[in-house]
Amino acid sequence: MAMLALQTTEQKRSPAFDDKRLHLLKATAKVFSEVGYDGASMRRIAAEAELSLSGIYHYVSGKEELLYLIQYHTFDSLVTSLETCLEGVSSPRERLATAVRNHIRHFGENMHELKVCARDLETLEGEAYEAVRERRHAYFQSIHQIVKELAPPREAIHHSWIATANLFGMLNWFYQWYDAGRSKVSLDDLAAEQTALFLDGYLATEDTT
Amino acid sequence: MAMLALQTTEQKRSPAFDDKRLHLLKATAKVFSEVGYDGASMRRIAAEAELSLSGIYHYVSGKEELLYLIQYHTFDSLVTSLETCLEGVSSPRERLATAVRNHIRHFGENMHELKVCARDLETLEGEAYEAVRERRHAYFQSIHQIVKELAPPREAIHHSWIATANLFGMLNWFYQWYDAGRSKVSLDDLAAEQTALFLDGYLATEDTT
DNA sequence: AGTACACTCGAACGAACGTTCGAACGCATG
DNA sequence: CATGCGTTCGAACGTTCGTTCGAGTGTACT
Repeated sequence: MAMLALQTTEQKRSPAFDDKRLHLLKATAKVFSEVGYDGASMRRIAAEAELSLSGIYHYVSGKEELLYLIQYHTFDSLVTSLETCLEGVSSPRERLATAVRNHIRHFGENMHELKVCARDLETLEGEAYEAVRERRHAYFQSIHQIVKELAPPREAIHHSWIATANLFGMLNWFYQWYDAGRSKVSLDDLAAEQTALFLDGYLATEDTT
Repeated sequence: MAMLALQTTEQKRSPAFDDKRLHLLKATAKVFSEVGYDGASMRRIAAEAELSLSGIYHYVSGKEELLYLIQYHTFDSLVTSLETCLEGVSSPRERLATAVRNHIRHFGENMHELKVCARDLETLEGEAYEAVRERRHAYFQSIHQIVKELAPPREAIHHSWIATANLFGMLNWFYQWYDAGRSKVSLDDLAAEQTALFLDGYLATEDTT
């Protein structure tokens, strides 16, 4: 409800302040991913961040801003790292493979943040929600553009938008089953499999790598 | 924490009692899907179900049982309807198409329950969690079996389990973007597209329907 | 009429919640 | 030493939470 100071309007702080705030956000993402935004108490976040309850409010304005900062930063760094990864890659297939690899790597290494973005995407309201939504849309459009630049598909799959949405389903759902510590398949191998599955399907018999 | 009376141990009740309880579960699923399990208050559920706050406790033992009943019933009816749909269908491709259609239809018509199952899958604990998990596993294994019975895939996609997990990602993620009222594509058309996408990929050029 | 039972509800309980406040602390700079 | 500021914290605030309790319905059977 309360207005949130967006990142662009924040005052500059000392590097030490930013470091501690980042540490707080990491701890918060862990708690949010474990019990959800509503299920998480500021007291548990404080314990995870090794701060006192009231100490949190020195770094953020409240619980809502914690969620906002995590979500905004996650989508924003996704967009940024995607642009970097795609530089110099021109083959449509390779561009998609690169994008998928970037996505999976990013989330494999920040699983907590992915969970927070997936579970509590609709929790924010007002201008904070819109700010996150803008970054999210920018990322979606980037991936969608890559899909559209692939060779035009057959008639039965005419909606590149739906195909992109399903691609995101594949990529985002893996937080429900992937266990970084226990899984035998590496993140890059998984990304390669998902790329091949999306492009050529499960029944493809010829090798296209 | 508290022990939940599982469905098999429930006493038999009058049909009128079951009807009202079902109405309560529907209302609860709507609220849970809108604001999540933790974000939902019993007072809001009562308002949605047109009951008093304390009236809820005449039909269920508490908030936890509401979540349990919704999740268990959802997965259980998925398993049951899948078995019915598959009767007499022998072609592997057609069996997959049937399963996808059943899944998408079921969730398109019960979007609230899907959201509750996706968002708050890890909320329950103890024997209630295990009971839901058993039904969920049974459903996963049914779909996995259908995938395995497809022609053996090329080497690069050797993990039928991962392919199945990605298929579930496509199928389940659509609650994040599909708007039943506004979307131009019907549920059955969507299911057909998802089946084709999974089997032959986005780049397939020949018609295989 | 009287009893039993299913059902509904208002009022209240203790607990936990997010947030606030003012007093401390450490440590620079005058 | 004294002043100011960034930082941390314990204690408390008011609110909302899930749940309980007992009294109040209406209805069916004796």
